[in-house]
Amino acid sequence: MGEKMTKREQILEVAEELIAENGFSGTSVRALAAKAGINVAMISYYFGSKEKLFEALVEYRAGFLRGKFQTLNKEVEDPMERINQMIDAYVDRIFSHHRFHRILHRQMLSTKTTVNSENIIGILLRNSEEVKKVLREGEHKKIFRKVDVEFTIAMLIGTLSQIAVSCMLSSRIIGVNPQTESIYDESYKERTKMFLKNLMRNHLTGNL
Amino acid sequence: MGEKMTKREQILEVAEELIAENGFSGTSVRALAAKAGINVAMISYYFGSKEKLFEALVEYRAGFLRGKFQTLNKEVEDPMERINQMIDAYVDRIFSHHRFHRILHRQMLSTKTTVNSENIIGILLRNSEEVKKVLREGEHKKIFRKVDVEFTIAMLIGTLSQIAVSCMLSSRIIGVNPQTESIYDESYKERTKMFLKNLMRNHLTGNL
DNA sequence: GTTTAAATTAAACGATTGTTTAATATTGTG
DNA sequence: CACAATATTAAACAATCGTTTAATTTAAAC
Repeated sequence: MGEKMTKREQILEVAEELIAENGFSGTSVRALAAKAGINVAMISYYFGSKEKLFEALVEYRAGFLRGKFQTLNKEVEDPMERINQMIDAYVDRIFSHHRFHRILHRQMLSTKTTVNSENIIGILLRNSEEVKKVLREGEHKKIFRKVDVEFTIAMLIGTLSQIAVSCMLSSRIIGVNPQTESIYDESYKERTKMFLKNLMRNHLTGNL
Repeated sequence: MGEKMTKREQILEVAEELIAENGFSGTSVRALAAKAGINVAMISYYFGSKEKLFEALVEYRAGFLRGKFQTLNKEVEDPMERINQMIDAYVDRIFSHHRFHRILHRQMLSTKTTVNSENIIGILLRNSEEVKKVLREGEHKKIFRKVDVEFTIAMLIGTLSQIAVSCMLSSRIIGVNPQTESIYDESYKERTKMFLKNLMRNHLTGNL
């Protein structure tokens, strides 16, 4: 798997892993270089600086969902069905790139505004705009009842973050034994999708 | 306000502020000492080390909600009313100590197990056990429908975290101008309470 | 094979990290 | 005041931080 990666991409993959685990300031370029099997100087050589490596990582993984959401907004007629498919896409993406999303959500817990945080927020804001569209459309068509649109989106993001990203707590709440099973098993993914779909249907329509 | 604080507590308050903003490894003991107006050596003098200062901070703020939740579980008969009062208490606490909760949630995004993370998870797990009780009781009494209890708790924690802790994104989603108003205004607190109560009522009973 | 460019290396840079030391200042007690 | 305990200080500690340098190896082009 991943045979044809450039050295640059290999560094980014290792950076994602380490930063997801220890945070940005908790990850030293030496630890990164050691794990990637390269010389420390290569990081400055390829990216310029540690900061710019981080920016490159965000670029590397960014813009994943927006295209999918836009397509769904154009091609799927029924708002409820559209919501369901957005949930599927969102959950799939987070489960397959949970390390990167851990980095995103950790960054969002910072109050400092950096080049990176502006990029990251921009990405997530554009996604949330697509969700807003379907919520507003469903309400206008009297299919959804009147809900707090902004908080509904925050609820979606927050719930998924809690279940799939902040796994340290949720695995304990759910009762997963990290030795034998993982939060990122297919069964938990499906359970997450079902939970979110039921939740949203009750929240938006009240129909069981 | 807070006139009668010991020097130790003053240091903890400053530590909370800085760690909430820059993270644990992003906060140097020198920056901390400078902001607290003390000598760097005082941190080792009072706490032993930077790590132990962090542990002391967790101790300092811990165990806030559990007592309240236990009282509610004993004294409030109606499960739905109990959920509502738990939401009130939970939202109040997070809004009044959002810096500390930012630290908690950031810590939970780590995959590394430290002395601290075990403490923190223990605190949150005990709280979630109290919520589990009322959910199970309501279901048993046929007042609530059958729901995914663990994911429901994750949803509560995650939503509140997203709205009130991860304010960098949510203020942008909600459209708050940080110059003129704050996420932590009373109006947003009430809006959060109302949203969560409506959400939970629809989720648990389906009654509007 | 020679020349030129790109990739990689070990070593050193100064700055900053958390912590300790030893001297000094402050406070409380008799 | 004198004495002891506590609090506070500036300075130094070794370790690690991100980054740069200058030399060397590898790869590509002709």
